[in-house]
Amino acid sequence: MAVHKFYKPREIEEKLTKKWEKEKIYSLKSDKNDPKYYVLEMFPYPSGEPHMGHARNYIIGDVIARVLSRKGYNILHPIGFDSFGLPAENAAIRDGMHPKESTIASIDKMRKALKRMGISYDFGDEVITSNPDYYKWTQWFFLLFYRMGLAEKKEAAVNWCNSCQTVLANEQVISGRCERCESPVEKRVLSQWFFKITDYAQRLLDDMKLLEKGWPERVLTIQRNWIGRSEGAVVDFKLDDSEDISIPVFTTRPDTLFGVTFFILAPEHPLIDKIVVDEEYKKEIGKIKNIISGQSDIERGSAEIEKIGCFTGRYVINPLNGQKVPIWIANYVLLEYGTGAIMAVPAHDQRDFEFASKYGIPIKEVISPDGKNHQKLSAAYDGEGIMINSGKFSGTSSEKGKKDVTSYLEENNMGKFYVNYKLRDWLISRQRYWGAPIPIIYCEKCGMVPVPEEDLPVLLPYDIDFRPKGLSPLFYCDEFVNTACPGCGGKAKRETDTMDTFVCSSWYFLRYCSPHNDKVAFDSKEVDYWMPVDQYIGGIEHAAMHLIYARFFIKVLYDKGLIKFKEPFIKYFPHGVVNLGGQKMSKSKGNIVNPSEIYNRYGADTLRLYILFVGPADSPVDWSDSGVEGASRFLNRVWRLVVKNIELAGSSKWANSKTKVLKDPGKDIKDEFKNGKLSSLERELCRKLHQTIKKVTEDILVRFNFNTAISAIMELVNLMYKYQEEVTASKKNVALVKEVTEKLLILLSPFTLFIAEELWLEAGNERSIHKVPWPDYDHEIAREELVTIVFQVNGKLRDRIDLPIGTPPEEIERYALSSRKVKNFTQGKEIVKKIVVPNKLINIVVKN
RNA sequence: GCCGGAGUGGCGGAAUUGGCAGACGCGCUGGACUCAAAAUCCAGUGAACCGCGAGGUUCGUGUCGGUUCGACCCCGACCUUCGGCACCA
Repeated sequence: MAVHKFYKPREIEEKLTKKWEKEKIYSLKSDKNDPKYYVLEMFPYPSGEPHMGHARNYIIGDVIARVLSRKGYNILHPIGFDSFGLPAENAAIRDGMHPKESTIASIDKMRKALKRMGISYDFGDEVITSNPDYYKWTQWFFLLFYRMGLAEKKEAAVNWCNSCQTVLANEQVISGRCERCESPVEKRVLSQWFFKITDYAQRLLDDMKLLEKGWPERVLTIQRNWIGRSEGAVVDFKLDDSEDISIPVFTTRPDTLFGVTFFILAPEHPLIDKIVVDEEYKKEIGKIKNIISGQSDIERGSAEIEKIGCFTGRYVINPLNGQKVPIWIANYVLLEYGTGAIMAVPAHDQRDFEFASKYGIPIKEVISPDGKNHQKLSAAYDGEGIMINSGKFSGTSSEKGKKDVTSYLEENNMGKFYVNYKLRDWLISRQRYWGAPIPIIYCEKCGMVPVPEEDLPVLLPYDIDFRPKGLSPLFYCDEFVNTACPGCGGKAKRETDTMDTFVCSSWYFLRYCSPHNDKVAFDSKEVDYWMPVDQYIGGIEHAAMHLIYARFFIKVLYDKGLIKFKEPFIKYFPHGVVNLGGQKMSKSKGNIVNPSEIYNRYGADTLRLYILFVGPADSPVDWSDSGVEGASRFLNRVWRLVVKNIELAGSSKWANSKTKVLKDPGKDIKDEFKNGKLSSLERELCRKLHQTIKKVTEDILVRFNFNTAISAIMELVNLMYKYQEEVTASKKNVALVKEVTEKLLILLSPFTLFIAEELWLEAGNERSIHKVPWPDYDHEIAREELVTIVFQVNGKLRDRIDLPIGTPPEEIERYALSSRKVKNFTQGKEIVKKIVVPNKLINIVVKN
């Protein structure tokens, strides 16, 4: 049987896809006695066809999973769908297709595409978050959190997206805009469900040391910034003319307490109404509040907005020196941060300085860089220095002063050391239909009652009017809302908000360990075996969303004793985005290349090869059509080379070849190499093969540099071509050709699945190439025997020579000094020094 | 403003521990094959200068300094750019 002369990717890929499906070759699970490895890519929202970013994500994971599997690991490499969420619901409003139907259709499309790209998933173990057998357990987790006191309903100023008609968590607000639709977010005071992630702020921070090795620094930095820890003190300021009211403030600079000349409440602060008595002031405050409430969060958050405010007519007492301090309100003080009130120190805080200058409030210097008083400050000094005008603390360094003042406050019950976090509690309720219902019932008699576990899941009703009205669509669904109280059996109503989809995605990786178990959310035995995830892969845009929530979830479960590990993802790799023309691919811009266009035209192998070769996996890449052509060209080149090599053996089957070696060509070639029986080009080829195995293995598993792994394979192919061109057929070492060709196919196989398999089978192998163990390399063969020694004079390259490895320094020196080119630069000059780095270079230092 | 990345040919990018800058690919140029073209194969390809030529010299990794026998790599200052946080007290 003759091998096909031409590479026909679509033909072989379609054929093999069917074959693999029949042989169930997609799963990489082996045996529980093997070491386990859990490779996980962030699961997608099923939007129909996967986009190029998805493809990049899954291809990277696939290569790692496949190589490790071939190295003897038992691999969990699952896929699922994060299928609750707004797009399906918005589509339903737009064109009437029920989210359930459109979701199923999208999942089908997506699954088909993933199979077409050859990703090695256990497709039978999919997790679909919008299925009741999944969201039942999402609700179960809610109840767990509720019982642990970590889920609470509270009134708070929350982010409202008017376009999505729902509230959003802080993490979903990106510079004042909705993460999903980019419309401006407003503040509304509403009663909402929160998970108390703030209880875990410090733990989320501390446990990052467990991630330092496996997570990129920039991701940890994003999380650190987001958690926003700052140390300082809470200081209580008593309200003047009042016995019992005192207002705490948070400050990072207790050492500046003597410099307080005014005091500010956030305009929304609830105390304002209580303490302002004078009608004059009430009117003025009303005016200011009006102006401020007219400013959007984006405006108010922007750097250069003018500071405005007014005096309230009331005073507080500075606890340190007993001075009366006027209370103002001002737009630059935020209710959400700290206590919603600040002590203003205009001499040492630029914002306070600007405000004080505008309204003629005194500025009192209490920290001096040189210990002296300065007449007029032109700006706030916020650096360290020496405390002045600070009573008994004067003369102390500001650094020590922070501690001393705090201790003094603590001793006198006026305040305490305090750590403040920017992190807010996680708002999880949403006023939308397509999510997991929150399992809570409101009884007229018993009040708030959790749904008993045995009644889960609280099913989403199917027939519903999706049009958003500011309340959940479920609110208008009587048969859903009206229920009986689980406690007293009396009339009761269900909670109608659904959960943020980030709740669903905070535990899906646990579900993958036992996806079909209907008794528990996850089987502990399986989770103990598989978790934590060894390698997590996905977009960095989730650094301060999904990746924080999932870490929080795991810590809660750890505290509850349900799991034995503190972090869900040991290693995390953020892949870069795929751009086109320097811009993010997006439907609205119309600059989209879909993976399907590429695999339909060039084949999945070309897509896979190109997307890995185009650049380092963690940096953004720009799509290039000529780059795709190049990848395709390379595969054609491989095809022709291998077909020729197979034919060389006199038959399309290696096994029938007339070579002198039949059983273990790898070993025989090694012997020939070591016994010096190969020609120099053959030695080079053999060495190149072993070097390539080494490089490809390390690049994939250690460095995550798929682009350089592929370029190494290209170099091997180039050398194989050289051998093919330069040596006449009768003189070729067929055993060597066979050995190098087969290893080449194995090295290619995790990248370009189909072509590797097709040629492998054509060469007469019975077993799939994807079940063949990953090759080892021989150190002795991989090692170069000659190295280029560089001759430098004063650090400049002047000559080079190839010498055997391990040539002693004196000999290198002799060669260097006898080099004509070196002599040109040393003649007539005094040689001061000679530095020899064995196997690398010699540097001769001369004086002019 | 604070924190964290990044900056290398015409382009995407290599250089793994301070030791040959530009691997590999794209593009381009030339050659082979062809009636011709495509495809393919081979060779060349950082810049400037010198030489008829073989060859040679100088410059060159954002900028300016420093450390070192030697710096894309380490240190200092700055510029540009991307990302995170941001009237955060």
